[in-house]
Amino acid sequence: MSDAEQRYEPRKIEGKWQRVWGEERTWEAPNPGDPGFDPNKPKAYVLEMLPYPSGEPHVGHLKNYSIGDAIAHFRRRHGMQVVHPMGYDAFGLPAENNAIKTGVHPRVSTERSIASFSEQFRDWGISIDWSREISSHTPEYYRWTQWLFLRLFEQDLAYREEAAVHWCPKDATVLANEQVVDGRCERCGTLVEPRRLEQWMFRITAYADRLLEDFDLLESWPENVITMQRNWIGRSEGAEAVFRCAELDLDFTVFTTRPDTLFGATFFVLAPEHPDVEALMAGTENEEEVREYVNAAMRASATERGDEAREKTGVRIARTVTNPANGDEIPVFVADYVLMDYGTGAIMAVPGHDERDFDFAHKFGLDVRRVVAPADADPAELDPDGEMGEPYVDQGTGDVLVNSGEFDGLTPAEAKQKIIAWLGERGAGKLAVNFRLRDWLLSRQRYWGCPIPVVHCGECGIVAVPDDQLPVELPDVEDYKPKGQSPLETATDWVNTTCPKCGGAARRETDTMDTFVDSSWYFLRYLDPDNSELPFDREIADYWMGVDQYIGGVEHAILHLMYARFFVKALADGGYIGVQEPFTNLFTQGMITRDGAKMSKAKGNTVSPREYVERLGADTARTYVCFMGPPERGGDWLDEGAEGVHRFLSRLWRLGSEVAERTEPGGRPPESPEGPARELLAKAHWAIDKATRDFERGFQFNTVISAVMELVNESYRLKDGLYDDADGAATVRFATATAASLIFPFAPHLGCEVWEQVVGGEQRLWEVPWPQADPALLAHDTFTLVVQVNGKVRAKLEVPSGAPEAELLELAKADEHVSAHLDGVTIVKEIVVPGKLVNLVAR
RNA sequence: GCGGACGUGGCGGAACUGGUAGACGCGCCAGGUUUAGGUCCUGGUGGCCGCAAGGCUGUGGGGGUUCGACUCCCUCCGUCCGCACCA
Repeated sequence: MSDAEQRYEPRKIEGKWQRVWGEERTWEAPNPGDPGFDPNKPKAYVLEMLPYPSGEPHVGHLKNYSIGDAIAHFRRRHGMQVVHPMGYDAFGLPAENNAIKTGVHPRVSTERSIASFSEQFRDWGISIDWSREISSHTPEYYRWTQWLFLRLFEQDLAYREEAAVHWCPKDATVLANEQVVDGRCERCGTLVEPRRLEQWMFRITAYADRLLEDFDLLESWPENVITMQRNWIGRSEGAEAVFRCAELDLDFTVFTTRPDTLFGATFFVLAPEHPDVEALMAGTENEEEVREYVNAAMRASATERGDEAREKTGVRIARTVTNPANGDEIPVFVADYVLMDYGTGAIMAVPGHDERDFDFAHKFGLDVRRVVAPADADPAELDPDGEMGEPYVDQGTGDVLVNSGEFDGLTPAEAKQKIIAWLGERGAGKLAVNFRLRDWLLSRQRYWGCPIPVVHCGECGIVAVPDDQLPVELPDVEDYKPKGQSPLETATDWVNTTCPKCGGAARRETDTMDTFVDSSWYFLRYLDPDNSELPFDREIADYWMGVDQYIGGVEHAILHLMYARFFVKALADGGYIGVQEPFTNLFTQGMITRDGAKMSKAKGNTVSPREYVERLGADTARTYVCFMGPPERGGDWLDEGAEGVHRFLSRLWRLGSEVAERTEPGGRPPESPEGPARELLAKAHWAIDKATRDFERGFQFNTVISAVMELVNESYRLKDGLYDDADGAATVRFATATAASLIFPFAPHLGCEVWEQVVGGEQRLWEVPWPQADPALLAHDTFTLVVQVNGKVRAKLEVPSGAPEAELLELAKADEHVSAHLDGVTIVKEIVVPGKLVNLVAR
């Protein structure tokens, strides 16, 4: 046989099977009611986060879709009806910025990328139901994004409001809170600026509690993702209390989690952005000083202001407000350590029991009053010079209130309830819950996005575009450059329209939607992608939802994953869908690095999947990214590692072709082989068991693959002694077919090829049920007994599996290496773990 | 500062409920096949001592529980991630 015929040629094999899958539409899943739909099969919705099509897919995509595909295959071969779709999150800034630079329409560059992604997904052999392919930039898709926007608008979940917003000067658009990281634009890293603008918002805050409670409805989400969302939503319980400025007849409500310390509030602080600062300072002697401070604070970056280590700054306003608890008139300050976008933008300051207030009081020489004393505190030692040396922030169970009038002696927990009730009776406060979460700002002053389907009418105000006029198509423009307002402003023919309500002249909304809106419902459109009456049919969606396994990067822990959860809840409330949560199980993959660093074009350390697929094959590339380590962890790409996997797949391929040549096809493994045949058969069943368990135990693909490697190694070691008799030959054949079967989720082409070679073509591997380990073959006649003396291993003995404890002890003591260590000592204890070990404790 | 994850050979990583530490792969060493290189096949490979048999030692440091600890507890150190003046 010539060399050429003996070589594993992935390109040939992969092309062959990809053609079969394409022609037979193997991976298309029927909807309920479609021909071929089997109501008896359990369903599985396996989904990877849809890609943003830019350039070519990178290794992160390769890993994401390799993981998802392995899961899809595994479930199919467990008899499930699997839907595994793909689409593109096609709107977005990079394509638009590219258009500004090159003049190429974003649609053109985006669709070029989509073609490249689509081609490579096919090259990788990912088992995608292409009949469900969608892209968010097509009118067929965004028509329904608009339709859903209008449903939210009707439910008062979408609204327009003037608010302090984050503006990214580089991207020339406003951003959602979630898109601002450390005061910078999450996309481009530019410092964001505060602006007051009227913008479109989604009322996600209305769902704050449910977004927290419904974590209970999820089956398996990474704990850190839940924690991140929980912190982001930031629910805290406390009270609102009203501090009145009698002089100006102004009431200030503050939020506090410590109503028990109300009597300790010795001053009052407003954020520089607080709208009432102007009224408070007007006419006071240091009006100018306050104004300057406020202006300086507004100019300071969020990072500067956010620096906790920085010394507190602030300025006094010559006014007082009344502490509702004790009637004290307390001074008022403006200070930038109070944030406008949390609570009410004003606080009661309790320096005795809050570190920040303490620091501020210390600097400005303000009263510090103790109102909580630690349990069993000696009053003499508590504040020896009558002053608190540091704030007491604990709330121990035995702590008691002091200096708090009728509430003295209560614990903080009791005092909270009583003081809230007391405030309530006087109309000066109430129980309150505060969230850190803000509403989702969805409008963007950019071109390449889904148009917001409303018009502005001089007579009727904001008017929704009627459903039958959707989609509001995105018009072509000459110039994409943002100028502080959407480039769509220049499309005058499009902007000028008539009001659907009164027929008068009206202007279209020129802002477009945040692309996270597009991706908040795409998983529903996959289920019914050709529906021209509705975004999706509820019955079909209810059949497939929720997503049984969602796979993607942890970078979407808050943004996409929280927005999609909100959308689904809003849709459920509108009666459009029957689930409360979109993603029942979530798996977040770790990032692949190279030379220990994140891959980037600037560093020149990128890995091109295309290049590896061409050189080593898709099966190698896919198997390697799953073999690098546990998929939820990151890993460093090593060329030698990829080559090692290629070597393994080659070995399996060569084993397949040798077995096909030297043994007779068909035939089951022998019932009860002896010697090496028995050994190999047992190894095959061990591999089935190990691979299946590790697959199910949190997708431990690295050890699944290593089990198959062991099976292949064992086959190589034993094969030459087995070909000569029928039982032996059948065993080698079975072992090889098993290896092919088990590697299939990762290397589907090779798996199919080897299977066809050694089993035959009647049943293709993807139609074959996942193998089951025979318990009889997992059990062994003998086991390795580990013998320890004082916990140190002194011997390993092959002993019969059923041997009683007494016999194990006898065998252990009889061993010369063991007895050598028992000379001159007495055994004080004998520990026997059946099937495992004997430990002799001697003195 | 708060919250979370983690720390095992030269490297990536295994080790189910406490019971043989280092599976599998990379790298390295040796042998075989080959005209040679590569490929491929076989064997070896934590460290120290020893020709060997074997012994000692070893999972970030220290301490503890236990017959027995990578695994459990305490403490310290380090790395990574998230949040960070949230009242």
